[in-house]
Amino acid sequence: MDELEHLLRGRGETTVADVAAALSVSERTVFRDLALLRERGLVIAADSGPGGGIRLDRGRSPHRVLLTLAEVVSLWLAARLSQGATDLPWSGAARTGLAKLLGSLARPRAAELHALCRRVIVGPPASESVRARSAAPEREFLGIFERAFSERCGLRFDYTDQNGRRSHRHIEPHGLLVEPPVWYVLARDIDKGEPRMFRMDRISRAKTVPDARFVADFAVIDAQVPDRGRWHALAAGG
Amino acid sequence: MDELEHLLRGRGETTVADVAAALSVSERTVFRDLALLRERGLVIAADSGPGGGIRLDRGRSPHRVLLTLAEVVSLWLAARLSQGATDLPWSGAARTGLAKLLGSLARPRAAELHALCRRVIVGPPASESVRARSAAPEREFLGIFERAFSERCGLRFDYTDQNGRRSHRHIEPHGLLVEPPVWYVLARDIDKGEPRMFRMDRISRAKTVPDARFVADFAVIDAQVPDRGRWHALAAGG
DNA sequence: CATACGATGACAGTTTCTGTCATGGATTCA
DNA sequence: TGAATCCATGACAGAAACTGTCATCGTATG
Repeated sequence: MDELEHLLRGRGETTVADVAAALSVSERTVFRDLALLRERGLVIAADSGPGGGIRLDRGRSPHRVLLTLAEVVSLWLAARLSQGATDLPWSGAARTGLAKLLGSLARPRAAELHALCRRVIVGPPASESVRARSAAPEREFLGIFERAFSERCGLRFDYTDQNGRRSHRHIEPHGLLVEPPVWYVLARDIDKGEPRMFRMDRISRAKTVPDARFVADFAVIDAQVPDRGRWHALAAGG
Repeated sequence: MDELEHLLRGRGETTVADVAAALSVSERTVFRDLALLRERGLVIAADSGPGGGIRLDRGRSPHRVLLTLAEVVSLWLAARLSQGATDLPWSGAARTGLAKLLGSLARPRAAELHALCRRVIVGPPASESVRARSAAPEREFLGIFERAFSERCGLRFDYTDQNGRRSHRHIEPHGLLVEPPVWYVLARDIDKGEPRMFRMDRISRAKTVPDARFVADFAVIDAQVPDRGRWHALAAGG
């Protein structure tokens, strides 16, 4: 039983089956020991269903927070941005605080969150001269892209390239490159079948519409997407 | 969905099957609505296994986050800074998320936190030319001030004013003015008995030391501290 | 009027958890 | 020593909470 406690302290989240195998006892015994540990006052959280498991809840806290996915992402982004800009007071706490926030999310959301965070790339802030002609997309317009990323669906829009030629595009969004104040959508152009970058201020606001026919499988995409260095080079090259 | 909430409030513990029968919908729908209610912030405890069920847990949350004061302040700052800089994806959620974070704190802590947040004033980012000669204090050095604010104790340090004259100062810290990349400590100079501003890059790193003899009572100070507008004017004037 | 979309239902399957019974070793007692 | 008892464990069976996926159907929507 004490071995169980030690094992739980060691690993974060596991299934009862795994623990039973590790201790080479039956699952029934593990459940019995879990009941004993709980009786002893330990807090062991349990999630039913596929992907579930048990984990030791270290220390109950006076601070209880329930955050939605979007809220955590938003805070994550903010912390990330500010970290790049300048060192802030208590900035050491930002890392640990965010880690706790991520850990606090309900299990099925956690994976989703990590995937979501991974597709937003925050670059260094641009120089003052560039910032003047701001190209940050409008809130409402941005909402369409937020939904596309959250729900993994495709997008259609009219695009004006750097030569002034307009075309209708059909993309599968892969990532967002934020290089204030310029925003880029990293995506696969479905018609041309190759990865492209689109400056968001060159996308026609009126005709942008989600296209659920193409659902991005981010797990697959991750294997194909060039690493951030290459995207960055692309961004720099224009 | 609202009927589900009402029903859960009505009865103590039920099974999903019962609820589904009562509302004459499928269990799948009940689970879907449960997920929605949870996302909305409701805390619904669930017990697997025979004799189990679901119940509305008033107040007790399965997702417990232990955030230290410093962690919350850090996140608060980050969100605040990024909000000023540029609009971010999911930025709408930042407000609600922060509200939840602040609201989640235990009562005695909450007041403390608000006081702490109020003493950090974040100005607009400086122009690129100024940013070059960065004056952001080093992490370790900053730690001394962090502690001073958290624990409300005084500080002693050597200061070099704009005319190059060095002097030993003894202050009661009131606030922090962050105008990237320049940092100021707003404080009361105990020897001179009047409010002063100190550029942090002009404070001698070596001789800065906390002085617990003077414990600041922020509640009293707040009544004396000039409003932010005046501090800003002071900062601009040099 | 066709089309898309949102809500629902019908599975199938995963995981936690309880109840029950059988087994087998250790302890205790006559 | 032998028998009775107790206890830990394991092997089921089954309940209940969950997730994922697909089909369906009514309703907006263009």
